[in-house]
Amino acid sequence: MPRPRTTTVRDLRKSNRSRALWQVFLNGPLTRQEVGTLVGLSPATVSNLVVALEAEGVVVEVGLEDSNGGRPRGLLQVNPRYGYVIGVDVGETAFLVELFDFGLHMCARHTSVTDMTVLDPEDAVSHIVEGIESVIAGSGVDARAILGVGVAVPGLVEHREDAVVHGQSVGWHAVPLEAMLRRRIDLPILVDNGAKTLGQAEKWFGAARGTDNAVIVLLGIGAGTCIISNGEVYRGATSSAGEWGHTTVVVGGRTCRCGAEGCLEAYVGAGAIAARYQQLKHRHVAISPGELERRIAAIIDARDGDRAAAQVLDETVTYLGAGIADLVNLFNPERVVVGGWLGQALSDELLPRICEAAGRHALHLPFSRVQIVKADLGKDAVALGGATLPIARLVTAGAMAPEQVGARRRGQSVTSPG
Amino acid sequence: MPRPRTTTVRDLRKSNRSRALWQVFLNGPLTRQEVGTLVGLSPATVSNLVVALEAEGVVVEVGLEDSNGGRPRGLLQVNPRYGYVIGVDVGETAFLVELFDFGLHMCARHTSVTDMTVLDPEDAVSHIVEGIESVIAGSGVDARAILGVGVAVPGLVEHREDAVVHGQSVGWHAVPLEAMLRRRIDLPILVDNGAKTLGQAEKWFGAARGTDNAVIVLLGIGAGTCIISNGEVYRGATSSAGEWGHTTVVVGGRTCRCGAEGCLEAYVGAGAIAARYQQLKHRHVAISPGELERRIAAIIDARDGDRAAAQVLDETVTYLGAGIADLVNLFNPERVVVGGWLGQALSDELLPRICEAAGRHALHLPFSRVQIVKADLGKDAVALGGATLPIARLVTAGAMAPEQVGARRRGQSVTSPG
DNA sequence: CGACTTATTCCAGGCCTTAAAGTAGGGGGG
DNA sequence: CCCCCCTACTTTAAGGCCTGGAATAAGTCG
Repeated sequence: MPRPRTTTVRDLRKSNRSRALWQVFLNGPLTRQEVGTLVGLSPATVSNLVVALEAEGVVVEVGLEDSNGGRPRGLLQVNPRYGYVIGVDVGETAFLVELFDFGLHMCARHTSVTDMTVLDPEDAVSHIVEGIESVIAGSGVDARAILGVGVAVPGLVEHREDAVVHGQSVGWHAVPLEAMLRRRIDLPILVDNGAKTLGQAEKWFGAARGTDNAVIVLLGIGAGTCIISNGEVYRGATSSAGEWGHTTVVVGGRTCRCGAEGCLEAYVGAGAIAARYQQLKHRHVAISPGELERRIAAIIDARDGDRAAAQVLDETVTYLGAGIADLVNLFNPERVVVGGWLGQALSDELLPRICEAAGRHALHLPFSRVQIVKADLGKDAVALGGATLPIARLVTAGAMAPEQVGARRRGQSVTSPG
Repeated sequence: MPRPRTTTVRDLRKSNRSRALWQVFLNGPLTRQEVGTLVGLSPATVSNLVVALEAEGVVVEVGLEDSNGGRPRGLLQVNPRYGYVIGVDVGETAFLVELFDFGLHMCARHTSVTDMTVLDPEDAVSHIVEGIESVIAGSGVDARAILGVGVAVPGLVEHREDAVVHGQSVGWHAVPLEAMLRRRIDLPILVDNGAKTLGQAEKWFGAARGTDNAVIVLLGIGAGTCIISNGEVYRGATSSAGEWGHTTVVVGGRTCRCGAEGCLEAYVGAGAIAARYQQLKHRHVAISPGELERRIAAIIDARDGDRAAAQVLDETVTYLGAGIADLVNLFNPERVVVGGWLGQALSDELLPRICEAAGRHALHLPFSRVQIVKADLGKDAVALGGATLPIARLVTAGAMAPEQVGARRRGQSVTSPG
């Protein structure tokens, strides 16, 4: 994943170390030989690097491969107890905070529901801080062993000095979330858009694994995407690439909550689907964001007997197909992953029809090369993705030990299942 | 531009050499110090690399910077006589073949018009070969000094073993153009989509210069784009990324020549504009592709007095704005460059209105960060872009001399304007 | 012409990866 | 139970690369 800026011979080592660590991290127990093949290094160098990584407690040898006559190969894995990370999902209806070990197994979680229409940034910060303190306490992890916090938010995130959030749907305008959190938490903080963290989670552990060019769609109240290009999350100039929900699918069409006309979100967002259903039923009851999930499920369930439900879903499938086709034409991905609670609910029942609709709108060649699949990871994927942020930074840096940090980790024993 | 796969200490040198050469190539005369700063190398190393590059005739010192007391800095430039490249533009109405020196100054050109609706691949190959032979003869360049040929085609290009072209608009299905050309020409051949070559030309020398994230739009009979992401052309999984023309802007809208409904091309392509104008005028005369340019120019000229012309252009502006807004939302570029003969003609007169329409459809934040500008380079940009293909390959490889090649170039003298 | 200033080159030093040679750690046969 | 075989891992010597500082080159200015 890194883009090495190697100029000196020491950067070379850093780069090789980082690449080796990426392989071990992402591709699970691996022999030294496999690492060598994957990274393009001689056995001697791999050995050399591994010695250092083991000494620092970043990597551990877990068991041996079966041998057929010779010395068995040792299996290397990331040391789950090297440190811990926290992932935060600031959703439109709830806060989810989870604590993971370095192998990204969850150790503790904390949820707080806020069926919000507009949320005060200070309140949000309090929720987050409370959640973080709760998971640290709940897991019993030494706070000094926490490597960082990754916060996923709905809305655009600009990465300048500190991350600034523009979250139209929650009424945030240029909220300096990172700075606000930094004032209250003494941990490295990283903030990113929720679709991007979801995408990174699906890329590392889910349905987008192994692809170098993928688009992960996050469909819920809004519609965002994470574009994986050449194996990395594509951000664009100011980190707001992938704003699919406000792509125009009908020039002069329905007015979207963003103010523009004909946005995809105004046709396939959860609010739009529910509203359209009510319209067909001539009903007009206010629906809070928290209720939407149940309502949509009811519509999907009712589709065989309820003409309005069937029609709404037909329309949804068509617009969603067109939207996905646009992604296929523009990005030419190997795979499109449909995620988010709405995305997963729709694909459970309607994926073949969505694919067909996409095929009607996409060019034959790129469409013939793409797989459209449902997301693998569940609802927690956004928080898991948040947790990947500090990890990605660390692994890219090769988990270099800044002495004093190394000291605190040395000597931690590790159970080896072999 | 390269993505270094450095593992050994020799790869390091290759990588540094390539990066230094890229800087000298793209950023014109540069002092050794500037190269050092740009690439992140010490003066000693730059000097060392430059000695090698000069000895091989890749780089030359052209003049000195003014000094104010000390030894003047030498100015380094790529040696234009290091070799020559040929760019071919297979357009929908003509073939254009141009020969350039290593500094990409044009030395000779050859045009052949073919107002084609469907073109036989073998005929196309003959046109190309004829053009290549003509420019070589016309320029008097030794054929052995030609480094390669880059061919730009309308349509999707898959890069497998050899490039295969899927050019719907010219009736090509999986035409193995690269292999066909290789059989008749003994030169390195590279084939790519015309929008991508145009984009690379604009990125190197035109309106997209200096940006790391840009979208270059090629608007003519069809509508393609070149997406520059992190400074490089983005290709996607099978190299067909950027197919903007068949993005859906009106679900259930006009039928496009690709068979789908509501494609952008069916609203803003030259054929669509002309047809719509005729429809408003209740005229129905067949228009050949070659006539389109004149017709469109007439419509643009007539817009003040002719209500139908005004209406057609209004519609075009709106749809084009929506299409550009989609690009802005999805790619978050620093700059959108509008090129192609139609794109340039429209932006000459209507760019402010196009921007405004894009602003109505795009999200505020990414729109506030983007510049929408007209292309800088003229009609030959596609062929120029073709010529950049072999150069890009060479420069990325650091122009390493495979002995026998080096031998033939050594000793060529070079005029130094200093 | 000489002093001064700044660019470029030379050189010793410190790292890095590799190939080759040695060492470690199991299996299997007598 | 010991010894040989096989394969994985480590050690070591060699060859390369970049850097900082010293030395040299090439102008300007008085």
